[in-house]
Amino acid sequence: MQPEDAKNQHLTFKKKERICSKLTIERLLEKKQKFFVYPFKCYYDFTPRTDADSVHRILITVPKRNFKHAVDRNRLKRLIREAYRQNHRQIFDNQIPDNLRSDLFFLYVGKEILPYNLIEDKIIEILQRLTKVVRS
RNA sequence: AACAGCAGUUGUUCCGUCGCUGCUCCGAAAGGAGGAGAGGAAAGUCCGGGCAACACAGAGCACCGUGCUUCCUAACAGGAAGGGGUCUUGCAAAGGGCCACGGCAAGUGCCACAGAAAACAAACCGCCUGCACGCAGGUAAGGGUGAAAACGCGAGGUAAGAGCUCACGACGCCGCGCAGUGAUGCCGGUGAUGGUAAACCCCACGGGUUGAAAAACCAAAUAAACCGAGGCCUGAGGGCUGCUCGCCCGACUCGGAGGGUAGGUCGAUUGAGCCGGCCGGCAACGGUCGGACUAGAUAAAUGACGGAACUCGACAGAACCCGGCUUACAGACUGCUGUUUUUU
RNA sequence: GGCCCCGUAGCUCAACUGAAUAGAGCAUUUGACUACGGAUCAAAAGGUUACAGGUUUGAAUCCUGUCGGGGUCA
Repeated sequence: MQPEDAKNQHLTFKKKERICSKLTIERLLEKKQKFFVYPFKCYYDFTPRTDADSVHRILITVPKRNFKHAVDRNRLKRLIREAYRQNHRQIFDNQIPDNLRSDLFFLYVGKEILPYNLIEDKIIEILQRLTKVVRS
């Protein structure tokens, strides 16, 4: 399932790579597997791969409490998503065993909008930390 | 030309690479190609509709909303024109701003403190008359209190006074009066007198309730209930009986249907819409002809990187759809009005 | 997306059928008591009643509009 040929080197981010089901979200939060990398709080859950189509999925949330304007929340979600899209295949997907599938939940707990390069650094840090969790 | 006010328009642009959501085409699929992709406020949710489900003979009550007139409109608490009031500029003429602008003469309530008294009534200092030295009667001019004191002001009148009478003025109602569609203005008659209805309330008009998390369609899994068949070779068990047969019920097995959860589809994007011309209208707006073709997501699509330009980019992100209102907003442009200065 | 409620001293609340000094407890400051501190007693300070308009003689209270906070409906 991991991209091997040149054609699949496109760094896509499709609908099926997002968590859309409320049940999945509740299960993820009930497990309470989480850690902080400021300005993020990250929940994670690894499950065995059941069929070949299933992929790693993520969910991005920016609370309305900290960012009142929808414009600011959209901006942050787009930046986070772009950072994940650019990096997850290189440093995350290739390091995960083929029989595991992940659900990730990024919660932005910062109070102000950070520039893209900082957000990208933090996302990379989170993904690297997750690979260590899987191996241990 | 500058400044101020009001009204209106606009509110970064271009190229490349990667990526996101629909649509069309190609492809067995993976995927590829083409083209589309937030606003004037998308916001607040303050009003009005469309649409949908439920309810509903008719009428009334309660509750809520609206409240000068005429018109516009699908409708409105919106808009246009007008009337009235109020503030302001001005010598005036005139202009500008603002106004929740039906009714306290239908009833009830309230009006702190002060004051004699806050409206039923009554009289502190006064004024006048009588008795005779503090009491009785009359009075509401004047004083004082208060936000507000029995309509204002002048004359008559009187012991002193009083809308008690009269003129003028303020106010309500009436007139087939005159002008106007009307509010209203003018004229004439008549009548009452504190304020308060964003106090209860009265009058007129309007409103059924609930909202796309509405509604409609398709429909896994699972539990119990329902229907049909089996329930025997062997065997759950129970009833009709003392026993056997038989019949019935029935655990259980198989199948079905129903409602309907997860999930999916639809609602859902072409519309009381937009642009331009002509006609009607003071205007809001209406009619007609022509043209363009537009976001439709569903945990929810516009981003990242590199480059270029300028005035260096405000407020801010669709979630069923429209019409308004309110609020936020860097800069640029247009029109009108006023003031100042310069030139002709 | 729809609906509902609430903003009063630093904190928790009164006063919400208009009436003039917006009150109470805790906390703060000062003083007394004590060898010192706590507790107690006495006193003081602290408010644009979220903001802006309006009605009224008079508004925390009534009306309208903003801003902020909270709740509820799958």
